[in-house]
Amino acid sequence: MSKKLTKRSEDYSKWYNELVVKADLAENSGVRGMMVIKPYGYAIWEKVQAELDKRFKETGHENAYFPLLIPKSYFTKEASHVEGFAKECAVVTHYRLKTADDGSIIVDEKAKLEEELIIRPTSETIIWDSYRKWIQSYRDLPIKINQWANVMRWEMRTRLFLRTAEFLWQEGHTAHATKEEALEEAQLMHNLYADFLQDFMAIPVIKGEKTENERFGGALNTFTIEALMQDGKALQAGTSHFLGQNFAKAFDVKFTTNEGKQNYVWATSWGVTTRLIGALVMTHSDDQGLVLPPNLAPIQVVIVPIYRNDEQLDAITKVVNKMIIAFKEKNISVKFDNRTTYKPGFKFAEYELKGVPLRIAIGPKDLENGTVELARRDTLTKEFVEQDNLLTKVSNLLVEIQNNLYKKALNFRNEHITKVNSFEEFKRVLENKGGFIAAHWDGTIATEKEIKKLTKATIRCILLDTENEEGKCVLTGAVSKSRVLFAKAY
RNA sequence: CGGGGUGUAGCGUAGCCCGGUUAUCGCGCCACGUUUGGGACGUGGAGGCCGCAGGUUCGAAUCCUGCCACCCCGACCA
Repeated sequence: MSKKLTKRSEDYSKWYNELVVKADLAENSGVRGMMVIKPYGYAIWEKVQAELDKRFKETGHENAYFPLLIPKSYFTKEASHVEGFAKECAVVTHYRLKTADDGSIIVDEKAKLEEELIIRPTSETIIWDSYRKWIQSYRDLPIKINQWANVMRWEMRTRLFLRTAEFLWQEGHTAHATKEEALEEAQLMHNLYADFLQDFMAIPVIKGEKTENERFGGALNTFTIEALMQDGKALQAGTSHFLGQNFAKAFDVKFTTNEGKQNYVWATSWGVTTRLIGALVMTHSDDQGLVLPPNLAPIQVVIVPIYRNDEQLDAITKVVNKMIIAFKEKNISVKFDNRTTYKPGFKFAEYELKGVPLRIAIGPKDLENGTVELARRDTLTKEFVEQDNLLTKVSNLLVEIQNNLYKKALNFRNEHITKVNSFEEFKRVLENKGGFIAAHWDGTIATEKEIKKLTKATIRCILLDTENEEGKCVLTGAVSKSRVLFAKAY
């Protein structure tokens, strides 16, 4: 298979798809928009999982697991929640197959379920059904549970990682005695996500609140983190919802306060998905392929030997084995690619495609000089380094690359936030430059929808730390107290 | 779910309009040899229910019908 990629500037969409497939992250399964995540891609997801899980536990959360199938009736209990998901649910109607007369396998019509089961598009309903049984007293609160799971949403158009019919995620569901505590939790997780993306994945995000129109079904408030991709489109990378008492009321989850009164509990839910891998790819990668921040790279350093014969390889291997021990002591993940079946040039290109942050090449000349050639994936630069200094150099570079990738992405993002004051300007910037557009909005759903219809741009978020600035709505000219961020989004 | 398009070897494709020998080419794959500091070269070889099912015909990759999958544009969405 040719490993050459379509250029990013030529066809962004094609570049992205080829990159995901050729870097060995994932592929289309050929089954209704469902994705196969390959070992290399899954290893990155595992890094994401491990670090998030650690941070969840540090903030007092526990993991649990709830069923994949949810009785249909559970969905009808919270009206706006149903509305949000009804159109994209997979439904289980039968529980048995049989062999037909012609030998083919068919659904046994006799095995029709009395009540259909929904494959979870999200687990609020089934979890709240459990919470009703678990919560009686204020002493049972708070409950702060997270679930790692797969969910299914029957999307009409799918894209690898960004929108697949089945995806992996974590969903946190918490129950609290007071409104203040629940709001605090929603904001805590919002910040946790933002910090995680920025300091672990090197993806800068904008923190904000969703407008009523873009809110999660059943939520009173949705906090979002928005990232900017290299083609100027925004990507919602994580959300944290303040659910108020909606689900408690729908599922009748009450508790007795220390004053003996019956109250409904206050709730939050929050989640991030395998979409983060898509965000990672589209934030950092280039025409040579994937660029992985060292924190997420399954292989942080690859060592490629260069040799003409077995004696040379043996001599190189001796030196390399010592390096590997030293790297492993420092918890640096390293791979020695001593395959004899591929040439060095091929290997160089392959590890660039796969985004390995650092590459060491070592050959006969290096053995003579006591050096290695060290190449950085992020800058595509090479230098010769003394073997004696290698470990320090590599340790430092891994940190530097992590920081450099974040800075680069942050600069790009900041250069793509544009203030506009008229609708003409709005359209022009959206068309020619893309990115986030900070504009005044009159606060109505009608205007929001009209702008979307005219430009395809949506309000990504209302900034949390926005300065008050009087202005006029770009579309209607009505009074506006502050700007909001618009963008075309994935 | 509406509009448009595509499906030929692991991948990318020619052939289809206008039916007719053994289905084209490149990459990849296998063997051997020469190579090895940026995707090597030569020689030889293997690999196809031409997406699936049905129909028209003496004869179908090619024409017709249905289904499935994928891509693009809308609507929906993490």
